[in-house]
Amino acid sequence: MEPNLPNSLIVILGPTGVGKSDCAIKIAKAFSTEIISSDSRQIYRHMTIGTAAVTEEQKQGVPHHFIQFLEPNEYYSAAQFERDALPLLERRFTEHPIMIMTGGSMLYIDAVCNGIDDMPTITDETREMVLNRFEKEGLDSMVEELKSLDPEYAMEADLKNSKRVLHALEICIQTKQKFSSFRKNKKKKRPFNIIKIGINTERTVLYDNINKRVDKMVCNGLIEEVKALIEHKDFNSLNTVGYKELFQFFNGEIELDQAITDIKTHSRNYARKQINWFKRDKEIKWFKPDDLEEMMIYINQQLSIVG
RNA sequence: GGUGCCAUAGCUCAGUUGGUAGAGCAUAGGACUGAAAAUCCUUGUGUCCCCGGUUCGAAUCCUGGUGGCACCA
Repeated sequence: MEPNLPNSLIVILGPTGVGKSDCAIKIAKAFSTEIISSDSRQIYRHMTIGTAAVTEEQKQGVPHHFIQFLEPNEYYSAAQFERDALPLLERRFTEHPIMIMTGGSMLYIDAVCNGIDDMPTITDETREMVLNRFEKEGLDSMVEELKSLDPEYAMEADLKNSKRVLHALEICIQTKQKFSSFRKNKKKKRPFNIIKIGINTERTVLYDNINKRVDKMVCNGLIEEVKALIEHKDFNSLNTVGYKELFQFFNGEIELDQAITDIKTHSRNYARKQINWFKRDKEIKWFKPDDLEEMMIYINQQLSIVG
């Protein structure tokens, strides 16, 4: 091996239910290395079944990072993931020049590969204040305020999306600076090489897998898992497919059958959204879930290019 | 067997006093920089169950039929 071989991060991405985890584990074993999860819901404890978190048996001894390390009531974000994942990668690279990252959270992957602009963290006070005003005064009033505080951002923002408007407003109010002044819109350079492997299959097959996986989750005790989390149902962590529908059932809003059907539908919606998002990224090389050999050939090829 | 109600988009249903239809969800696409499994946007020609009648004109009124639901026998 060259002494100056650059470190490499192999990113294994794709829609939910396509078989990313198994691929990642096989590839990790082939390189005797470790896996970083880029999944915004598997970071939480007590959400094992519904998020299809990897089991100890599946892991086959491969160390996994960022899985089930927070309680459902703890705040987390893609930016936080960037701040946590990069130092961890640097530390692990000293032992493993090749690391694997896998998970379907598009923005989390983006945060590690391209970075998120540096911005102050919103305090609980600001967040609460803005949210209260939003609930009392409505979105239009918030939009008007954003237009006066940061006209540049208001020009390009999706003003019907309350999450965007509110966050920009939070930044403006808390920092007394324009939200747009923090937006650099620049990819950050990473001190390691990135190889993106996309995994996908025919949509009918994928959808069928997803439907079956939901049935399996129910057999494995999903309903009990969700019931135990009911006190946390208003936290963002549980605004999640597989949980929100069953909360509706426990709340008497829908029948159990309907909840399960909805979980399948919403999981398919999520998969479609992921596919459409990843489609834009031309750096991704796509494979079928079973094409492990071809993946390895491609990876080794990429590694030798940078080496 | 009798009476009543219903029959409209893949699904659930709106359609006011008759002027050839529309919402939600689904589907498909798009957006996305500190909540991202989130959030937002776009996307609906369907023998308005069938036959006939009234009318300039019927999803809408009338006769009959078919299917479903409810109640009474």
